[in-house]
Amino acid sequence: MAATMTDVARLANVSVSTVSYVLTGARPISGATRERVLAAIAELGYSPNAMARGLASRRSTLLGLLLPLGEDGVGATVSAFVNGAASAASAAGYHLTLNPVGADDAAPLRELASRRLLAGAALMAVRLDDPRVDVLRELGVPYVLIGRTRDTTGVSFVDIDFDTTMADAVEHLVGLGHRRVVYVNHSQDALAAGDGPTVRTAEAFARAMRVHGLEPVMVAVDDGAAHGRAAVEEALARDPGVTAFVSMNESATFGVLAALADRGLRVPQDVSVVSVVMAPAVAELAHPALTAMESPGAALGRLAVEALVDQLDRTDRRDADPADDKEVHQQLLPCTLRVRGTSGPVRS
Amino acid sequence: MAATMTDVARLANVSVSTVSYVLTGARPISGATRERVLAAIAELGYSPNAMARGLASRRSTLLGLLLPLGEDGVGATVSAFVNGAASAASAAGYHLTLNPVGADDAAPLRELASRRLLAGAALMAVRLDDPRVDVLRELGVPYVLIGRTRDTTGVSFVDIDFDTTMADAVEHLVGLGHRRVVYVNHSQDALAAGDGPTVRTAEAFARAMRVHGLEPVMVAVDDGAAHGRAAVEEALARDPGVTAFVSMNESATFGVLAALADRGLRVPQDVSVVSVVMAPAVAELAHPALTAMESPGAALGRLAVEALVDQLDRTDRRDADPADDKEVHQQLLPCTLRVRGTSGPVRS
DNA sequence: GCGCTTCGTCGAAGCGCTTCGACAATGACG
DNA sequence: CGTCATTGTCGAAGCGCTTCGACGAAGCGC
Repeated sequence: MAATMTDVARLANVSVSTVSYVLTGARPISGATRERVLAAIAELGYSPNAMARGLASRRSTLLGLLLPLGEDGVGATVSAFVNGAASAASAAGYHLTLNPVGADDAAPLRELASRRLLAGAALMAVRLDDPRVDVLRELGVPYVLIGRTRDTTGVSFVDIDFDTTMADAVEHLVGLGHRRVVYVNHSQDALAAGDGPTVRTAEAFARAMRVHGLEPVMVAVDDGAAHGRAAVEEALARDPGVTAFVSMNESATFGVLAALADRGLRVPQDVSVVSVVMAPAVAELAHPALTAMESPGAALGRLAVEALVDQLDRTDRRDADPADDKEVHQQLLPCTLRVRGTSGPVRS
Repeated sequence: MAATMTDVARLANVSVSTVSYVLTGARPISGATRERVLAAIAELGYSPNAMARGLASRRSTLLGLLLPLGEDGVGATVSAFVNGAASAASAAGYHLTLNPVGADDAAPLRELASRRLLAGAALMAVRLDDPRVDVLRELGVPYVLIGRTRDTTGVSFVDIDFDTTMADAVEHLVGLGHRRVVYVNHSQDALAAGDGPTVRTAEAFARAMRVHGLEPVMVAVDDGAAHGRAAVEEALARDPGVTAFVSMNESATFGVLAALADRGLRVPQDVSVVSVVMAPAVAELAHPALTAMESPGAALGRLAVEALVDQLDRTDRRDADPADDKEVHQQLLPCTLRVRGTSGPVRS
């Protein structure tokens, strides 16, 4: 049915290898021959078979995006990473596959990776100690992390600069006169499991507060608006005088806003709220719109995939220049403060 | 490096074809031999090469999810579809690839599809007249729509039942005494481009209103909270006496809420708002939480992929039973009404 | 004008698997 | 006890491509 390279070769009166060289550029081909081959390709509507090419060349155009997938979907913030990754992959001539592989069970990943379908992988929702990283290293599959493990020597990653982000958020509030700030983090479970953002923001928040000589108070709650409301209860119980909230929990943040409103606490007159690592579009949904440390969004996913593709290209011509084999790409992107309607001077 | 089938065969003292039969079950193999082969596989940590298998069998385990991807990511509602699809693919032994292919330019799709990398495709954001469908049909790539074209004869699809959804939403409001209801739809551009949900809800809303002898008023705005605010202005300009809003535009809905609050209109005492086709988690973010026609979420993506996989399986054994070749799967899922805090009796 | 490299092309050998036809060995049957 | 399926296994022929070695034809210097 579909034309093969043999058909093209016959029509152009050349051998199949010549057609291959025209397509891959692996060897020089004269202008006249090239023209003839390209004409034949156009006439037949030929397009190379990806499987055959992959088998023969031991190369693949598939990049795996490894991330745990619950039924609830991923928030808009995470979805931006995925989009960035998919677009970048597409632009580089690769295809992104979405692989629901969480850090809890690496067995499916071992299976997937050893089938040699993927040229490389990008990991999301990385934990401080992530078994998936070991599997990939062991199987020799190139990878890049979106996030990072505890020990980052020799591994490429792109992550959010949580230290700077949290410092800026706290700085903003302290500058407005706030001294009693509570951080609403992801769940205790995420903390215990060693989820990167959860642990790092917890530490970063504590550091940032201490820099200003303030006591860090953190509340860890599950995702979801309802749990955000609970966070307010708990925070007020622990410190009735709290004047500001910092929150990374996308859905819980909205619950925080709701709970404050229900208690008759006005935002930002009575209490300020700053959301960290949130997509602008989400921040706009709140009323008033959320002051937020805006996440780098699609750029994060894009940079990760670009780093991965770089690494693959480098591996291909490793022989040419064996030196740059284990070159790693490590990059931290800060979130940027965008003041909207939920932060203001502390009430006097 | 990695073990091949030849290695397994040698170790188990059988031919490679025997190993293949053990793996695929294409022919019966005696228990003893099977044991020996499986032992060898385990010992070598063998796992079949996906490319080689695909080339030889002319089959692939890749399913393409075709959807346009803007930089902003997809809302949580759409993300649920993607999740459902990815999980279902995984469960069926397939892999989902995320292909940014919009309805505007089908060329990249033609390229992608003719490389024979994909076993099948699922299309999202389907337009009434979608060129992607023609490309897939022409190239003989099995596909399923998440959404549907104008003419659905012979094509498999899974879509939301917009008629029922809209009828239920209007019914709910009319039951509360509302008679002046405005529908906030996606943009005029989406409408003009023939975006399925946009067009179908517009029609469904009009029908639903007329059933009750009411005049349908629709406002079309771009996505985004700011445009939701604009929608309120426009609605009030067209009918100052409006008492209820129906909205499908996820982000604009929040803008509607904000604009109403700013105007001193209380929800639901003064004005009711019903969101249609929205994920529960998103509805919970609003304050008060949104009364919504909740979208079927992950189920939609899951059913689509399952239908696609079914179709692929059927194609494989077409010879066995040539009858059921062009069997199509067409399914409409309704959204279900969940009353929360934004709808109430009309003010008297 | 001779050997020498360089350029452009070809043929053939795989890549690791599936699948088809063939063929012993086994059992069922009259 | 010969015949005919049936069952389990093997060998070989690809699937459609890449890649390597080879080789004729120029092109070069001397």
